Amino acid sequence: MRMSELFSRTLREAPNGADCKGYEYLLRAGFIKQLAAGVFDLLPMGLRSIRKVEAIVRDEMEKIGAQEVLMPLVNPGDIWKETGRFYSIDREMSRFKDRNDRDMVLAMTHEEAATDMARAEVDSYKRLPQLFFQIQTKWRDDPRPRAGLIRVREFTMKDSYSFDKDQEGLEKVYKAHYDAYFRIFHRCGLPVVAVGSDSGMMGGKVAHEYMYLAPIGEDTIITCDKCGYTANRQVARFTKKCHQEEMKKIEKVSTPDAKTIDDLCSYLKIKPEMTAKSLFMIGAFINDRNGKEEDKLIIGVIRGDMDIEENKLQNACKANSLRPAREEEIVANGVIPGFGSPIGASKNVVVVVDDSVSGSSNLVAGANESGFHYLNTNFGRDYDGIVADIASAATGYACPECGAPLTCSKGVEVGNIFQLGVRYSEAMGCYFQDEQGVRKPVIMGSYGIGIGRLLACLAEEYNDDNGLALPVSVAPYQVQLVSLVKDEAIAEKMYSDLQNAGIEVLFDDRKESPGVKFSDADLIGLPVRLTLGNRSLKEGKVEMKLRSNLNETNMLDISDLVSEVKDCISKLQKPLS
RNA sequence: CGGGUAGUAGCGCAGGGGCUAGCGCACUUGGUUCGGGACCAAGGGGUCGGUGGUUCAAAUCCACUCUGCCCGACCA
Repeated sequence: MRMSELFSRTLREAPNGADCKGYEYLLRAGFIKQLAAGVFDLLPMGLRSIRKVEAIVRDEMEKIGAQEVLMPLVNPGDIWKETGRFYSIDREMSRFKDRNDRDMVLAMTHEEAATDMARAEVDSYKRLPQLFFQIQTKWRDDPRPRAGLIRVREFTMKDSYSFDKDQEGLEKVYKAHYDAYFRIFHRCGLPVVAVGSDSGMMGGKVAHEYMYLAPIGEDTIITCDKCGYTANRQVARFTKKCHQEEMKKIEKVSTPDAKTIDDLCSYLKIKPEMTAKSLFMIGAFINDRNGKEEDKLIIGVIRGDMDIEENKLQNACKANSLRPAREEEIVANGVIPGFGSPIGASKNVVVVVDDSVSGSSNLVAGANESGFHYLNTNFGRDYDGIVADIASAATGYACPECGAPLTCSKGVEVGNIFQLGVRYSEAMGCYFQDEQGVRKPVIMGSYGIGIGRLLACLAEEYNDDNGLALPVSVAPYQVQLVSLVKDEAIAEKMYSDLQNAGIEVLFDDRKESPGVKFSDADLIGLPVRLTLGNRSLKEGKVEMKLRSNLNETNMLDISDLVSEVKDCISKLQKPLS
């Protein structure tokens, strides 16, 4: 490609709102352009990179036996009603009516469509297992898109769906994805870690996320450096020490103005782990009788030295969604904020108690009376509720596997894999007959990779003060040919020789000053740079540099150019294969 | 959905009741320059986000609204 003919131009200044470097350079180098909040144009350079990522993904998916399909972005609302997600997913899913007043949705994922395809094809164990994938647009009306391509509303995703006759088959295809994903990220050059994760709206039990660890990440990853335990904070476990002793008699004490755990502890001269604190949320629950959604107050009870992980709380009480409770909603259930606890609260509330509280004795808790707390409260004797792990892991807490201190880091989720089980197949009637003629639901898995987000992470990982430096496997072109000489014929010949040898070249043939050309070459950051200038040309040579190390120059004989460049590209490619 | 902030040329910004709306980059033409974002000269490009109002007069003041960005809520 000739830069004189290239559609996009480089920008000298970053457009407003480019808050991280990777995003800024993608904009400035002319890879992408924002059209609306969380909606982006892919310009020619950006699309070339995306196509390379897709090719790697496609190759690895085909290697594990996945067949490519394409399911529509627009789905009939009916299949989403079959699984209930038409109702359980809030405004993040966009809906519209067609001309005949039928409910339609813009698919934010394709479990329903995939299950629909499978139920038509799969009737016998002989037709299983099946695995297919697609690379397709998703629409999720995120309330707050940000950070360029990291968090967008419209995006391309590779998603695959597996169908098995038993758990063993699911685990096999799950493992195949687990490994294939590492190969995909490796070939793209993105360092990732796989962490145990929550299955969220997807349902199912076992799930992993692939995290690119970086400060721009919005997920918190809990890691044990000693034994390698890693998990998303949403599900991360840790070992809790509980203090048990004989139950003492409950006793009400005056604690004026002690509305926080800190106040309470200094007033009573006790440690936070001797208290139980309560968090009040409103959860939306589906009523089993009439299928309608109704709000209930949830009291999450945790020991004073820890915090509640809302995701764990939501899972423990099986609420559809959670939000913080307003003061009047708390009071309406007989609870006094600041002095609140489940003791004496209305029977309508859902009480979820962390196992640190149920396992500890004689904790101080609110008396639901302004200015009073109870001493020596005990779960089971003084109040009841669901017992679960609802505590949020934090730096320094003990690893659940080995006891070493845990650390926190930030990460971006670039891929995920879920063992779905029978959630969708049962709901949508995707059944098969086994060897004994018994009708069973197909066991499913689903597996995603955010293609654009992957590129955004690569841009974040591979840049310096002057621009991008994408790995050769995903860079839009392999070589940037910078011509500084007046004699066009020689540069033209180099350009066509390289192209004829199958090398992808971006040829800067513009009538620009050397400074402009070098700066743009840095910004776009193609892995190999060839500079043709009078200095070297006199000796029949051309300069070759790597974007990753601009300080080192190789002088090549023009006669050896093609073979040298090919050699260099394959050297760069080697660690990525 | 709350809180903040902004919308003036392709991009980055200035102007803040008054006569022809400005600057840098980018763009066009001519010339000089030519290994790290060159220089000179001459040009082109604007419904000042939109609607309504106040006023002799609105980019400027007021109201409403749309859109972007940041923080939070939210997020497979």
